[in-house]
Amino acid sequence: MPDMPRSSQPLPRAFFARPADRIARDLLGARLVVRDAAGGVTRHAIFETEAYLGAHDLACHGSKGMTKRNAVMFGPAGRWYVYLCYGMHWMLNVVTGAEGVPAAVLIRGAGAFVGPGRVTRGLGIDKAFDGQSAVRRAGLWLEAGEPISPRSISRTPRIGVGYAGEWAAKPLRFVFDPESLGPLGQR
DNA sequence: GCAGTGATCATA
DNA sequence: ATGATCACTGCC
Repeated sequence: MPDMPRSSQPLPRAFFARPADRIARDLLGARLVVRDAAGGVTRHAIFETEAYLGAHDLACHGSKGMTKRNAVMFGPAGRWYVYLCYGMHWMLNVVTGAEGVPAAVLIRGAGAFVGPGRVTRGLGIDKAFDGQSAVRRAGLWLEAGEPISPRSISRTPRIGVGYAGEWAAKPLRFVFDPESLGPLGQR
């Protein structure tokens, strides 16, 4: 990975051109930055993520091949992949890895927002962000945060992917425990 | 514990 | 055209 940029700069595209599990871990403590309609900017520390590794990962949307919904995942790293789940909840992901490989990291918790649907509802994120760049200071981007201790990171299986066979059990959910949310960081 | 919710996708 | 599915949430 290249040197971390100044924290007021977006994380660069090279940050995202790496394996999704590594990025999911590295995004803990990073900031999700939102610019609202009036031009005001707010920053939200990321504390929960999940990695979706590619076509071989049966929990990953990309494992079923490219569709209209998931096409962004197959594109270059550093773009947002946003989709609707259960008819009401927008899920916010950032595309990772090499172009052509459908991998991404789901942002499940940031700032005051616990849970992926609450992050998007709280920040007003919807389909309009799907396919947009996550590495420019436009409407929504990511910045480095304070370094965090590896000891404050827990890993668990991903939530809600029980259909994915052996992939359901892999520890690809990452939780930052500031102190004592519990060893597994259960929500 | 489970209903709500509606776009998306496979099947036809 | 139709039916199943779904990386969730909120209230019972």
